[in-house]
Amino acid sequence: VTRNEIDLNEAEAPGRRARRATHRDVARQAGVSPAVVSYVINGGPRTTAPATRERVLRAIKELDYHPNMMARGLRVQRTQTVGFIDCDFAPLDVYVSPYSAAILTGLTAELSLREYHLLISPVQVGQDLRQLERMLRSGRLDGLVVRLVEDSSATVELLTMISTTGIPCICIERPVEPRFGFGSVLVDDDAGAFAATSYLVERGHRRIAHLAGDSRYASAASREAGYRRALEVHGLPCDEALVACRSWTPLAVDAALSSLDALADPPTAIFAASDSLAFRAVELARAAGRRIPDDLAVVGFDDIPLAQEMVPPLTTVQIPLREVGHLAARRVLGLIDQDQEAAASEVLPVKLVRRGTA
Amino acid sequence: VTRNEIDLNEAEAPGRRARRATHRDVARQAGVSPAVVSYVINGGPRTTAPATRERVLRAIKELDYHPNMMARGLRVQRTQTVGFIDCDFAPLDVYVSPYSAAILTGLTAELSLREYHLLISPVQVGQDLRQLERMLRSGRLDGLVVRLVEDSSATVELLTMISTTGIPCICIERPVEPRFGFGSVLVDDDAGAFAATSYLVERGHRRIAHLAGDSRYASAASREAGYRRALEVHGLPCDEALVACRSWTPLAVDAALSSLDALADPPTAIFAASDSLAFRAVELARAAGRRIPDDLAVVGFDDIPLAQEMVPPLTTVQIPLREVGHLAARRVLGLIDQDQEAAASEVLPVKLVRRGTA
DNA sequence: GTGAAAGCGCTAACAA
DNA sequence: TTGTTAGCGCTTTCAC
Repeated sequence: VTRNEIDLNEAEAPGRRARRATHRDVARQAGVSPAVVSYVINGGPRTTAPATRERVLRAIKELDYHPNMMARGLRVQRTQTVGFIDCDFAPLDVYVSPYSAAILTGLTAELSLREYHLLISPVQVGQDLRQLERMLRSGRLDGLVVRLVEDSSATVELLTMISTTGIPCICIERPVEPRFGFGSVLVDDDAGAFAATSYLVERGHRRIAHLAGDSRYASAASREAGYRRALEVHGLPCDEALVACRSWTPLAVDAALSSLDALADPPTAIFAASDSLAFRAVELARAAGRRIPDDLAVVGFDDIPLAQEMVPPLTTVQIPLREVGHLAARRVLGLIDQDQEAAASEVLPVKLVRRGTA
Repeated sequence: VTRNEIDLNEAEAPGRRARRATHRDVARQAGVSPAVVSYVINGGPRTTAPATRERVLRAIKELDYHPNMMARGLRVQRTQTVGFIDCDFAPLDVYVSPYSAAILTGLTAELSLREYHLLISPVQVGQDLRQLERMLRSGRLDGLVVRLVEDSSATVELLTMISTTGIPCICIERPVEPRFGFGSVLVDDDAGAFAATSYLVERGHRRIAHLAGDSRYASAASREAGYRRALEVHGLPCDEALVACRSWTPLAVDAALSSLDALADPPTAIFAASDSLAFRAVELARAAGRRIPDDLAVVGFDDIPLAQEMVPPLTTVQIPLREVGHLAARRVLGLIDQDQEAAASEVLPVKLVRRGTA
C-alpha cells in the first residue's frame, strides 16, 4: 500500500501534521484520472467536459486542495519567483535606503499582479560570489533584477557569472554591455544634476558647491558630471574647492561644510548628490544661523519622503523610483515569456521639483 | 533513449539554453551510482570511501554541477525559504518604513548564515487572504515570520489561516494567543513610553503633550498607555487636550501642533510616538521661532537613522530592531528544526537615549 | 474527452 | 561501502 493510498482522514490523526491532499486524492474523489485534474487547474492543454470540470472543482474545494509548487516547478521548470540582487558596497542598506525601498515597492506590486514572488539577496560588491552562484544555479529563480552601483571589474564578474547561469536578467541603475543581452532600466542622473545646477545658476548663484556622493558609485559620478557640465555651459568656472563630501553618509557633510565655510569666497548655493546629504547641509547651516534659502540655497536629489517633511521642504530632483521597479518587473516577466523586446535598455527622465530650499 | 542519456555536450548546442548537469551525469562521470553522489553532497546518510568521494567531487567540479532545489525540495519537503509577512494597513510600507527595514536587515543576515532565503509578502490588514493562502499552501515556505500591527479579528483570521497550514511561525510586534503555538519576539513599547515621559517629568516639565500614532496600531496604543501611566505615577493630570495627532504621517503633526499651541496652557514638552513624528514637530516648532529644547523639549521613539542626523540630534527611545530580526530568524529556524523551545515568547527591552532635544 | 504512464532531479530505504 | 529502485506531486504525450 503506497503512501498515496492511505485514506486522507486517517492521515489527519492528531499529533502528526496532517497530510496534504494531492492531485491524486482529487482525482479519486472526482472519479477522474490525475491528468484531468491538471487540465482543469491549468485550463489546458486539453479541454474538459463541463460536467467533469464541475466534479473536479468540487473535489478540490472539498479536499481543500492546493497544488504543490515544488512539484509543479520541477515539472515545468518554473518557480514563479524572481530574485532581486542588490549589489552594493553596504549591502544591508537594501532595506534601509529609501532609494532601494521605493524600487522594491514597485517591483513587488507589479510581480504580485502575476502571482510572482520576490526573493531578495543583498550582495556586497566584490564579495565572494559562490553562495550567490549556488543560489542562482539551484534553479530557484525564473528571472533576476540586479541593481548595479558601479562599473568595476567586480561588476563585470558578477554579470558574467549571471549570464552563464542563463537566467533572464534586467539591470537597474547601471547600463550593461549589450553582449550580455540583459536589458536595463536606468535613470538620467546626469540630466537631473544638470537641471538642478542650471536652476541655481538661473537664480543668480555664481558660487555653487557640490556635495558629491561616494565616488565609487557611478550615480555619484554622473551627478557630479552633470553639475560640472552645467557650470561649463553657463560659463562658470569649476572651482575644485567647491566639490566636497564624496560620501553618502549624512554625517560626512559636517566636515565638508566646514571647509566650504572656510573658503575666502564661500558658496551661496549647494547642489547635493542626495536628499540625505542635502538635509544634513540644511540642518547644519541653520544651526549655524544661516537662513535657507536666502543665505544658502540647497537642492537635493532623489525626492525621498523626508524631502517633503523638512521645513522648508526640499527643492530636489525627483526620480521615478517606483516606476523603475514597475518597469523592471514587467521586463523580467517579458524576458521569462521569451519576449525579445524586453531585453531593451530604457532611461527614465527625472524632474526638478521646486520647493522651499532654493 | 531518455533525455538523461543525451550527451551533455551535444545538448549544449548553440541556440538552446544548455542543459544543466544532473546528479546522474555526475554519477556516470565518476563511475558511481546516483545515490553515492547524494551521500557525498549531503555528507550522509551513508558514509563513502574517501577515494570515491574524491572522484565524485572531481566530477562535480568538472561538470559544474549544482543540485536542483526544486527536486531536492520536492523530495525532502524543504525549500530553504522563509517568508516574511508584513501585515500592515499600508502594506507597501514594508520597504519604506525604517522600522521594518531594520527588522528585515536582521532577518536577512541571520537567515543567510544558514543558507536560507527570504520571501517578502506585504499584506494589507483585512485584505482578502486567498492569494496569500495559495502561496502558503503551495509548499513554498519552510517557516514564517509575521509582523502584526494590531489585534483585531482580521489578525485572528490571518493567524488562524496560517495555523491551519501548519507552517512554523514566529510573530513580531504583537503577542499572539498561546493556542496558536507560534512564539513571538516583542518589544516593550509601554516601558519605553513610560521611560520617555518620566524623563520629561524629571526634567521639570508639567505640561507634556503626546503625539500619538495611528490608533489602529497596537504599538501606538501601548506607547500612549505608557505615557499615561507615567503621568499618573508622577501625580500629573492627564489633560486629554494634550494628546494629539493619532497618525503616523509626519504631515499630520502640523494640525496637532496648531491645536496644542492654541491651548491656554500650551505644553513645554512633547513625547512623540515615533521619530518621524518627533522630527516633524521639531521642524515646525523651529520654523515658528521656538528653540529646542529650551522652549520645547521633544522625545521620539524608534531611533531611526534620521534621529542622529537632525540638529540637535533627537532624544529618543531605542528599539533593538535588528535584534528583533535576528531573534525571529533564529526562532523560526529553531521551529523548523523541531526545537520546541523556539515557540516561546520574548520581549526585548528598549532604552532611552538622551541626545539634544530633551 | 479521458486514462495510462513517463519523467522532471533528487533522496533514502532496501539489497547486496 | 555501494547499487538499485521507489517515489516526492505534478504535467503532458501518447493512446484510446
